[in-house]
Amino acid sequence: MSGKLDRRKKYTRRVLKESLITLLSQKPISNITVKEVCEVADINRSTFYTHYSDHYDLLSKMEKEITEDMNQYLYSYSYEREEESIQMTEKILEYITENKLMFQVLLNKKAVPTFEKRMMDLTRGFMMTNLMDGHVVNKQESEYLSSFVISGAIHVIKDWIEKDMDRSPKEMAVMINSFINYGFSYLE
Amino acid sequence: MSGKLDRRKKYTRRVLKESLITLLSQKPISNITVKEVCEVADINRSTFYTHYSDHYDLLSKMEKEITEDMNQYLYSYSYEREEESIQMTEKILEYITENKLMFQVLLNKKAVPTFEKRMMDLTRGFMMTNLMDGHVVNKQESEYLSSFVISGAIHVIKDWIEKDMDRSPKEMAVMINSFINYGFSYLE
DNA sequence: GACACCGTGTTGGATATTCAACAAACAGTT
DNA sequence: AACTGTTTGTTGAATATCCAACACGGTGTC
Repeated sequence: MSGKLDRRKKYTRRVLKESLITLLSQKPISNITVKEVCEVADINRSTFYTHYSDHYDLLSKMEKEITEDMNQYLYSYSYEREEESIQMTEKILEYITENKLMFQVLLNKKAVPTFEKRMMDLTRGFMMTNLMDGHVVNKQESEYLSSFVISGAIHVIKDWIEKDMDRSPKEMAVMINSFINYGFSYLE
Repeated sequence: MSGKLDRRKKYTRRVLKESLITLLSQKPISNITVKEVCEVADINRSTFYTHYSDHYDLLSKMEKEITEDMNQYLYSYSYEREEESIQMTEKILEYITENKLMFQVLLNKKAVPTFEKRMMDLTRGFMMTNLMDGHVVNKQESEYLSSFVISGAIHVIKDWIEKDMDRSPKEMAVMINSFINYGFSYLE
């Protein structure tokens, strides 16, 4: 995938993303200009246009990349054993830690209304194909249950971010996993 | 001075400096390679050589720049009024705050033996031309006194850095200035 | 309406960086 | 001594970015 990028491209894209996130933490995207993004990033404006058509494009490409990364984590572990499923959750929480401000901003509904939904859909897809294939009783009911469980998990994560990540990813992973398992035990 | 630098030059020089400082905090310069500096900085090695001849050159240019900055601060204030001399000290301490790791590393004698001496000489020169012109009694004696005072001040700053800058630059500025004034009151 | 101001895309030429490759010097191993 | 692996400077051609300039559309002000 995505043939190796020149160091320069990697750098400019990285700082442009960081810049947009910083600005998004201060004001809505409609009040942000391309010029501003470039100034904060210290990147020439003409360079911006060789990568993105405008700042909305930049944002949507960021969202896409994140969902790709998340998918990566979700499907690189087997959800069979308790062991591995906790490791997976931990990996994801570490990823969030490394991109704290980004998730803080993107998970804020007012800022980027689409992002939380995206995360929900993503996770639900995974849940449906993995967790349920064993003990599916009622298809409809289990879809609602997964909504319930996932939105709960996401909000626990949001709280955790707001509390400045007071617990380690490992601790949180164990906790969240047991919440999720308990939630699905409803079906039995 | 120094015609405006292209963004790209500014960036590469900045990250190369940061990289060297990081490595110097881990090992002596003799164990550091140019290759390593470039890897940490994520800069192509051939680019390194267009700016510096080797990592020793990079280090000495860093030292030179710092002393230039310090001189800037020293001579942009009038040392007449107590008021301004405290402001000056504060500016310098803020500069140190912004470059914490750098000073931490460079003021460590084992790492860069020349740097502390440089700072001493620099400050002594300033002291001799400004502080003393009023009440000079004994030229020789006052030179020794300034050594005494300056080295004291520098070590207070080193302590402050090691204590993770527990007090504000403002507080420290007031304290250090009163130490210095008391020291020079010896001459009266 | 005329005006000044500001962000937008886009362009062309100048410049800096990248990348891959090379020969040479060096250190450690067998 | 031959062998292996690593760092060093240096090169040339490809590429990305910079910068300054432009015409354009929008917005607010007199």
